[in-house]
Amino acid sequence: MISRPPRPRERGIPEATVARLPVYLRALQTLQDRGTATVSSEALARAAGVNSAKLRKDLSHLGSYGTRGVGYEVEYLVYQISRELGLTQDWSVAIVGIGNLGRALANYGGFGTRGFRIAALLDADPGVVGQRVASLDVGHIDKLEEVVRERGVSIGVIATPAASAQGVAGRFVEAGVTSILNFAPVVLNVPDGVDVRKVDLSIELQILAFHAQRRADGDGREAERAGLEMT
Amino acid sequence: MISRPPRPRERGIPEATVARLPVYLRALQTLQDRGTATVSSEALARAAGVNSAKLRKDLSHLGSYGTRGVGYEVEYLVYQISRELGLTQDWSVAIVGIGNLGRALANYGGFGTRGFRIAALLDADPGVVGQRVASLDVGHIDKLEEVVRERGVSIGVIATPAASAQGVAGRFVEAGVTSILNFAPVVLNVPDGVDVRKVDLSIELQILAFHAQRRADGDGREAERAGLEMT
DNA sequence: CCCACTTTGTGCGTGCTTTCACAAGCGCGT
DNA sequence: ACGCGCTTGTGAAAGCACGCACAAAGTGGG
Repeated sequence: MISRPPRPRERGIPEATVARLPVYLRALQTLQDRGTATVSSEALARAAGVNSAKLRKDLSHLGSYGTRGVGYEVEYLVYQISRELGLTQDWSVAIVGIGNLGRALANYGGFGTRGFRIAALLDADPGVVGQRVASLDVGHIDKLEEVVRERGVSIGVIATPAASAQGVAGRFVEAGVTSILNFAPVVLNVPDGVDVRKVDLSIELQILAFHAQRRADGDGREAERAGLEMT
Repeated sequence: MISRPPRPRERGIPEATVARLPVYLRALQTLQDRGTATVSSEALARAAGVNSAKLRKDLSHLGSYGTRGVGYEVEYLVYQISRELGLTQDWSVAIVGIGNLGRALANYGGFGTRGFRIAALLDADPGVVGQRVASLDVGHIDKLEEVVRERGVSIGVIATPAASAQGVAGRFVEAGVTSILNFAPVVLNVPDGVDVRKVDLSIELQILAFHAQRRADGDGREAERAGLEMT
């Protein structure tokens, strides 16, 4: 299989690059399923929706894994990116808040494309606790610390209402979880060393609305609506 | 086609700022609910989880809406940001793919905090079409063009499986929708002038995993945490 | 009116990101 | 063996974004 010993473990991959590696990885896996053996930066960039120079620079942060005149070996690159992202080990995920969204997340197959395992589902509502969702029994939120400890949870997902999110985050942190994915529409307050990422549907919509409005203003006559002064 | 070639003095708000305006807006609305009349950049920045200088610079792109020595009038700022984001008008949203995620989105109240109205739910599965979800009847995907036209849909949300997403996106574009929010794990290919934003759960998880791994690698010494042992 | 105090708006230095452009490297055909 | 065509990897430049630090502008007390 693939087992070369080189270790270009350069420290410090730019954050912008890290955010794109999963996109490259997915594009590569699609190519792999199709049986493609090698791919050029140009082709991969197109599949990932980015500029090819950017892709090459991104990959160069991992090491020199391409062959000039040929391109990149798909399988090898999949492995290298997976390793860099930490997907060669398993991560246990706990989801708190089993409402509509929590259920969707629990049932989302691609969730655990590889490397991620849903270890627990928790909720505060007695009517929900005990239900079976996605082959797991929903536990009570009171067991959070216990579950984190016993099942080695390292990533916490918060899908609760906004009002409960900060409390859950605090308990995750207290229990030793240092990676949190937050779907609740609030700004979480956590100590240094804890990594929080947020996914916020209404923020995305509002950004879309901004651009849509700008397009509309530019297209027609903007005189119709509010008077925007130019300085 | 929308091209603004040599506009020397574009009235452009930086993209990074646009992405934060919704966060400020939410923080302001929370303050407003609490009855706060004015707020300093320092206090608002804390509530939004950003640096106060950054917040002031962001707001300065909208105009000089603050009062030195006092701060910002909450209500006025809420209005200004709302206007800038285009929330003073209504946006009709169509959601395609009424699986677990689509249902969650449809039922997500905060979705339409203000300015957004879910105009239609569509699916391809005959077993789902006709169901009543969030006070709406799920329609068949075949009616997409008709629905977009008749209900003035301007934002399309794609919550289908990956394989169907590109097709749905194409139909949205063909029907005249130029703002798309994509939850499917694929890179959408759309013509210039169409704005696509993506929300991708597994990408977020992978980014978290990357940082978690790096922390684990680097720490080496601090095995204080429960359950995180190394050799 | 004047002064002490508060808070905004922004010039500026710094560091990160993107993009261009091209030399260096590799495979293949001759 | 050699040169040609293709593709990577990367300097260098341009563009953004961030945050400090401070002048400008406003408030309130005496």
